[in-house]
Amino acid sequence: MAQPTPPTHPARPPAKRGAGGGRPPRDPSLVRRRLLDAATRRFAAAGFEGVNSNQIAREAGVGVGTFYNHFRDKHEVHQALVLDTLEGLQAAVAEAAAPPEAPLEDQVRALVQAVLGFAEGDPDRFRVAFGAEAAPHRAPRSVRAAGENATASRAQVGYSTRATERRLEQLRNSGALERAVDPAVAARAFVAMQNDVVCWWLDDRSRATRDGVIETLVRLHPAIAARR
Amino acid sequence: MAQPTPPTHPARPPAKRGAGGGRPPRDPSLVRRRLLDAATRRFAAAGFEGVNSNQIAREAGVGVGTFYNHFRDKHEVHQALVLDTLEGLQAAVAEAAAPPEAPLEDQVRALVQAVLGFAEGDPDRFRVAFGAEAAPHRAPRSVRAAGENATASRAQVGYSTRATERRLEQLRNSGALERAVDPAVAARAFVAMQNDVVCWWLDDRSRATRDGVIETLVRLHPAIAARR
Amino acid sequence: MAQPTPPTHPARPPAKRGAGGGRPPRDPSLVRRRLLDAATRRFAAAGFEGVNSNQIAREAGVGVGTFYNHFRDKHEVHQALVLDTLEGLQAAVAEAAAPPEAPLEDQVRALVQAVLGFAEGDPDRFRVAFGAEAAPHRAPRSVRAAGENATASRAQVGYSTRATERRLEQLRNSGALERAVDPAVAARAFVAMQNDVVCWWLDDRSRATRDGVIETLVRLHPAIAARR
Amino acid sequence: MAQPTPPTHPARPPAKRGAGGGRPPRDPSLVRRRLLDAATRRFAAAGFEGVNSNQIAREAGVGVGTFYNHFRDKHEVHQALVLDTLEGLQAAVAEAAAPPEAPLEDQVRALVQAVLGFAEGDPDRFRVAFGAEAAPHRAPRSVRAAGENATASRAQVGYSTRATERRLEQLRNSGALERAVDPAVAARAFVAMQNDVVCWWLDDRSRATRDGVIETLVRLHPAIAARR
DNA sequence: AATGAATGAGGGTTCATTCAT
DNA sequence: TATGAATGAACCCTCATTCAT
Repeated sequence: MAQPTPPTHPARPPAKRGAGGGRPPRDPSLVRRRLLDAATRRFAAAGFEGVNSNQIAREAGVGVGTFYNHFRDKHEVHQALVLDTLEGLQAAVAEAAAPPEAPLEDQVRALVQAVLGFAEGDPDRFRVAFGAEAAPHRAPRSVRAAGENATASRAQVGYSTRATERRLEQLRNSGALERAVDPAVAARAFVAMQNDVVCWWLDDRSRATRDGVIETLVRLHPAIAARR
Repeated sequence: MAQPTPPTHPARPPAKRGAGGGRPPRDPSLVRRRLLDAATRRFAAAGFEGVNSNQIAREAGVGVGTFYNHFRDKHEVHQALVLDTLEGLQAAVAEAAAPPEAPLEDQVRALVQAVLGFAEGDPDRFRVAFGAEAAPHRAPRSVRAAGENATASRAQVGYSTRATERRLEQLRNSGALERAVDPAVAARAFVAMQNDVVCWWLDDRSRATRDGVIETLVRLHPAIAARR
Repeated sequence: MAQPTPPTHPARPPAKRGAGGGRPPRDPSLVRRRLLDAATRRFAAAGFEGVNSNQIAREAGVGVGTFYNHFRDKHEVHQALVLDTLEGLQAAVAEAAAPPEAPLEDQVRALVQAVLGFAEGDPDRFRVAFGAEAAPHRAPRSVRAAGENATASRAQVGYSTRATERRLEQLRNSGALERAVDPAVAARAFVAMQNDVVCWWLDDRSRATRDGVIETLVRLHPAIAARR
Repeated sequence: MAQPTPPTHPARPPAKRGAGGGRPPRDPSLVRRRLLDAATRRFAAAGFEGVNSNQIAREAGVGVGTFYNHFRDKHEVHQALVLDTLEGLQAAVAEAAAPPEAPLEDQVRALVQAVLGFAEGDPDRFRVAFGAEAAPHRAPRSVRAAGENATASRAQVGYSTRATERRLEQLRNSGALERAVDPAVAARAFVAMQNDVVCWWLDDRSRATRDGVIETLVRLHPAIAARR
C-alpha cells in the first residue's frame, strides 16, 4: 500500500548572507522536492493565504529567488502539490483495490481503507490537497471567466469523482442501484464526505475509532447505501 | 511672578485629514444590512481573501470608515454573515420539519428540501456560509490553541451536525441503525455532503435535476442509508 | 497654598444613542471643564499623540461633536490645558512666595516647595503641562515658519523663565551672582531641571525623599548655586 | 482508478503586485546608514509623530519596503538613532575627559565642552536623541507594565545620569558635596538641564554666547554648585 | 542555477472632522 | 447646543516579484 513517506527536511541553516552570487549548487530536483514539502507544511499550518513565498523558501532552506526559479508563484506550488498528492493517492488506491469479482462492499472498503491509509501517512499533504483549503476559492460558474486557466480545485479534484460516477452509472444501469440516485450527485457526495470526514478525523483521532470511520464511510458509499 | 511668554506653537500639522464631508443621511439600521449584503456578494464572487474592506464598503455604497463602524474587521463581517445565515437556515428547517410520527424518509426529505429551498432562495449566502470558503482556514487541532475562542467555522456550523448526531444515536440505540455506523462520523459526513452537493448544484443547475439532488441526498442520509 | 483640586468626573454613561438631536442641555462651562479634565487624564495616560478627540469626548461623557463645539481641535485643548495649568501654578507660586526681605535661599525654597506642592496636587496636569510631552514637537527655529501661530510650548512656558531670568539679572548686576553665569541660560536651565526632576519624582516617589528633591533643587538654583 | 479531471483554476487573482522593478545596485551596509541619517533629518524637522516611514524611505532614496527590511518600525529607527547617538556622545565625552587629578571644575568643563562640541557637530542628531522628542511618550510608572522592556528613553538615556550619580555619591561621601544634595536627584537635574539648554541654544545661538552656555552649565553642575 | 536586498502597489485600519437630526 | 454615524485621506506594513551578483 502506497504509504507516502512523510518527508521532513529540517530547514537548512540560514545560508550565510550571500551578498549576491552565494550559490551552493544543488540537485535541482531535490530543491523542488524540498520546496514542495516546505509548502505542504506551511499550507497545512497556516492555510493558503496565510503563507507567502518567502516563508516557503525559508522553510525549504533556499533563497526566495530559488523559489521563483521553480514555480511561477504560490498558486503554482499549490497546484503542483495537489496534483502530486492526487497521483500518490491514485496509486495507493489502485494498488489496494480489491479484485473486481470481490463483493461490492469489500471493494468499497478497500477504497476507503486505501484513502484513509494514505491520509494517515502524510496528514498535512492530504489536508492541503483535499481539505477545505484545497481550492483557494472558486468563483461561482456564472462569474468565472471562460478562458480561465487550469488549476486543481477541490471542487473537481475528483480523484475519484469521475470514476465513482461511472461506476455508479454501471450499477444503476444494471439495476443494482436505486434509480432515484443520480450518479453524478452521489459521486460528488461521496467524495465530499470522504474528504471531509478524513480531514476531520485526522484533526483529532479521538473523535472516532479508525474502524468507525471506515465502516461508516463504507455504509454511506452510494453503491452500498442505495443498492437494491 | 512670571508673565508667561505669549506662547508660540509648532506649525500646526496638516490638520484637516478626513474631511468628513457631506454625509448622505441614512437609516442607521439599514447600513449594517447593506454591508452584510454587499459582503455576501463580494465573498461569493471573489472569496474571502479576494475581497477587501474597501470593496465591501464601496459595494454597500458607504465610506470605508463606515464599514469599521459596524464591524471590527473583515473576519467579523464574515462571521456575522455565517451566523446570520445559520439562523435563517435553522428557522427554515424547523419550519419545514415533518411531524415526528411521519415516516423517517419523509422527515429526511423534508430536511433536505428545506435546505435546498433555503439555498436556492439566496445562493450567495449559502455558498458563503456553507461552501468551502466558509472557514477561512482552520489550523490543525495540534496547532490550534487549546482555549480557542468559539468561531463560526464550517467545522462547527453543525447547523445540524449535533442534532443529526443525536438523532442517529437514538436510532442506533433503538436498533434502527446499523451498529457499525458511528453517529458522529455519519453526522459529519452527511452535513459535508449536503453542503458540498448543494453548492455544487447551485453553481450549475444543469448538473442534475432538482429532484435528483434531493432524492440522492435522502438516500445517502445515514438514517436511510444504514437503517435496519 | 493653591492645591489644585484633582477633578474627577466619572465618565457619564454612554448617553443613549441619539440618532440626531439627543441633547441633554448642560452648563456649557461645566462641559468645557469636563473636557479639559478628560483630556488631562488621557494625555497623561497615553501621550498627546496617543489620544484622539473621540476618546477625550467619550472620557468626558459627551459626544464627539460637543468636543468640537468647545475646541477647534486636539491642539487647542492641549493648549488650553497648558495655559490653565500655568495660571494655576503661577497663582500657587505667588501665594507661597516668601517676602522679598527674606533670605534668598528661603525665597527659592518657597518657590520650589510651591511648585512641588502644586505638582503633587494634580500630577497628571503637571506632567501634561510641563513634562516632556508638553510641547508636541517644536521644529528647530531654522525650520519654523515666521508667521507661526501661537501655542504654549514647554520650551517657553517660562512660567518663570522670564521672571527667573530677570531676577538673576538683578542679582548679577548687584554683584550677587557670578559674572560667568548667563541669566538667560541659567533661567532656562533651572526651569528645565525643575520640571524634569519633579515629573521624574512624581513618577516614582521612592526615587528620592520629598525633602531631598526640594533641597537639591534649592541648591542647584542659580541664585544659590552661583552666588557670590 | 480516476482520471483527474483536467483541473480548472480560479481566475488567478490580480497577481503582479509590487513589481520589484529595477533596483539600483547599492552598497548594502550603506543603506542602513542612509536610513538612519534620513530619519534624523526628518525627526529633527517634523518630530517623531510628524514623520512617517514613507517619508523616511523617500528621504533616504530607497523604497518603503527597504525601510522595513532594516527596521521593524518607526520606533525601531528612532531607538537605533538614540542608541547610536548615545554611543557617539559617550565616546566624545570619554575622549575629552580631563585627567582625574585635574581640578573638579576643569573636569566638569571638559565634560560640558565635549557635550556641546558633540551637539554642534550634528545638531539634528543631538536634538533627536536628547531633546524633548527623545522619548515619544512615556506613560507614568503606575501605568507602565512592571517588566517593561528596556527602551532608550530620554528618561534613562542617562548617558551620564548613572555615572554622574555615582560621581556625586563619591563626592558626597568624601564630604566634598553638601549633604542636603541627593545624588540621584542632582544627576537627573544636571542631565536634564544640560540637554535642554544645549538644544535650546542650538536652536538659536544668538540666545547666548557659546562661553556663556558652557560656564553657566559648569557653575550649575552639582559638583560645583554644591561643593563644600 | 542560486541568492536575498530592494521594490512599491495594495490592503487593513485609524481618526479628525462634518452635519443631519 | 448636543449628538454620533458617516466620511475618506493618510498611515503602517506586507509580500509578490525582480535582478545584480
